[in-house]
Amino acid sequence: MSRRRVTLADLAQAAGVSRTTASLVMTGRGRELRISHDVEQRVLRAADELGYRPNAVSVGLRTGTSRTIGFVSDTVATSRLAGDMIKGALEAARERGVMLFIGETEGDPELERGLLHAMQDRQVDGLILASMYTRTIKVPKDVGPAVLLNALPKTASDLPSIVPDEVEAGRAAARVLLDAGHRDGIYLIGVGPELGDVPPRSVAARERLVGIREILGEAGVKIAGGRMFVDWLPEEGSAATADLLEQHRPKALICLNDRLALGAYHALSDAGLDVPGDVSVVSFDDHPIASWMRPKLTTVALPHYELGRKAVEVLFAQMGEETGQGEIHRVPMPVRHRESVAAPRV
Amino acid sequence: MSRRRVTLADLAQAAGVSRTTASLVMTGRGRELRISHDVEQRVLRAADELGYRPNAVSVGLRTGTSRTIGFVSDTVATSRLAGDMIKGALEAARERGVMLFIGETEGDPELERGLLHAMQDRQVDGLILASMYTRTIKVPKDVGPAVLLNALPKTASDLPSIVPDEVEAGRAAARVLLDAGHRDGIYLIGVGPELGDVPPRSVAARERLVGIREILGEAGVKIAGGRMFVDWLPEEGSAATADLLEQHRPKALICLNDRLALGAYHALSDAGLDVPGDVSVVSFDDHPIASWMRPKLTTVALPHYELGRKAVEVLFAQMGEETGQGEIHRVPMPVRHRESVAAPRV
DNA sequence: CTGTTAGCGCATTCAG
DNA sequence: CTGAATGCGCTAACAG
Repeated sequence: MSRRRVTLADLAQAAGVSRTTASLVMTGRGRELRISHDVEQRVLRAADELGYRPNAVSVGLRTGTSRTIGFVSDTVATSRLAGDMIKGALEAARERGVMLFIGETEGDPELERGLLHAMQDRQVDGLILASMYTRTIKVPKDVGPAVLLNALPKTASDLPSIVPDEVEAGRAAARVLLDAGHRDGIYLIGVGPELGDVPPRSVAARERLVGIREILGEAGVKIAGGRMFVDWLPEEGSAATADLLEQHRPKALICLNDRLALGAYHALSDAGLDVPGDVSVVSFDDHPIASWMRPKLTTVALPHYELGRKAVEVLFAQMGEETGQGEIHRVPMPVRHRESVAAPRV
Repeated sequence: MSRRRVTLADLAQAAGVSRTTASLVMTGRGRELRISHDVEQRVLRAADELGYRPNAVSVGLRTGTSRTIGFVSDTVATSRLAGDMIKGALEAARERGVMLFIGETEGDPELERGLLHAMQDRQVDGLILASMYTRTIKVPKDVGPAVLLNALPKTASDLPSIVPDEVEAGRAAARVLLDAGHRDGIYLIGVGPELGDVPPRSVAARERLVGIREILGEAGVKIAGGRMFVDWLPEEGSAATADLLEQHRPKALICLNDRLALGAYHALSDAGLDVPGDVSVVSFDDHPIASWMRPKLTTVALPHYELGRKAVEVLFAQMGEETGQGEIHRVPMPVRHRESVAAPRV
């Protein structure tokens, strides 16, 4: 039933002017070219009545721009992580009148190539190359304007990166414990106490540990121990904690993420230990479960939404300039103070 | 550095043929028009060497099609729900060589209009109108080909709907309890025992209850009671269960979703009751936490991924036909048998 | 079997 | 201040 789209020609005819004039008015350049106010109003009114909207495809062909950017990630669905990043990107894009293409590569380079091509063929103005968890990636060549989201370039690249500020997060977590009065009996769940004891390829693990060690070290506090696990799943948190409990009496646990913390809660509970009465727990990520756990988990939040926003902001800023600097933008990770940390028992 | 895109004209010139010939070969219609095998090979080789790829924007302008569909939902990020729907839609789209625009309305009709326009202006071939949780929505008029995902039309519409099969899910949950031998002491958490006691506007609540009552009724089993809550949050699950426990000794709980079940676990634990020894628990959604809880929660899964897939399948099927029938496609909700259900104590 | 011609809808010199 | 003409890259009649 919907009648054919109204074109610029229709509009011009309805307003009794040439297509050029109509175009000038609609693109807002009527003013500077001193088109008569009378004519301008006539065109505007006709446009309103006919419901004229420029055909974006045509404009795209003509101008080479599409007011569209592509968001390609290795995985979108697992955990709500990507959801919030996309949401942030989406809102920032909307503020700029830009649409978002979305795609996922599943880590398959072949798929990635196809996806990038499909987007480039559609003349996207820019690309966001996102990763599910922070890591280094091989950046494809000949992508036009682009930013790396939650990822660092494996080899030198002039593409900017947007990543969570993990080492500052590590510092923050350590400070939470220090501020509560903890000085000993602090154990790590997910990584070993030494810098070498981290899951391979996880920049989050490495950087968080750096931050933790820095602050604790400065305060003259020694990390009592740690248990390294690779996948950071709840079961691993349980296992790590249970294992720890066989030999030690920890007063505080720094879990490298919330899933580990969930597991730790279980093991602690099984051992008849109270959180935070007997053992304080601080963690990372602020996964939704963090506020569902009992007691509610104090954790340093991954700023997914902000990361997404920042990505499009940087992308647009960069498109203005001639050449990117390969800057790394670190987005702060706020600590969510909840109920799992208390002063150590005396 | 990346040199200008190679156009059809470039390709034609390189191959020493006219643009038409090049076009015919590239669109694969060289065969039927009996273009000489020799010329065909020449064009193909040149295309390969030059890395020619048709400009999708131009094709779009010419053909009116864009091999792109739009996915607009009221909210994308909250919970990973939408993430999996998008993932399903994405993969089904990719199989068809189609890209996905994404947008969210946040429930704002103004925003929704703008979004739909932006997509239509880009000549999307079809639209998926998605809702975060199953509900009835007012369908905008003059959307072209479209399907409703996780939503039902408020007023009659010829748009097809894709929804989870909630009443069958209700039946399945009831059967899980029946099969385990439960015949009494079955309570509902999230809705009251009567059909009227459901949160307004939640089709999931209403339909799940219908299914539960049907199966239990057929078996001659009476629902012992229930507690209605609107938001189905963990705290509400705790409150409902604690409240219940003051007067009754339930043997089984049907929680209307996993968050409620999480809360119920807490209240049960506080009361010193064992799951599933003292009380069996069955739930809905299969939220990620369901398999992290202890004991692991038996629950009827929301098939997000399948919903997303189905949406694009139906959309494409529908685009073939002349007119939609407003059919409702119900996607099965599989039950995940885990550890929270056992035979009742004798 | 292949090349010529004509738009798709729009923005943009260039003349009036 | 406004209109006629041109081309973005491609497909599709229509001749040769």
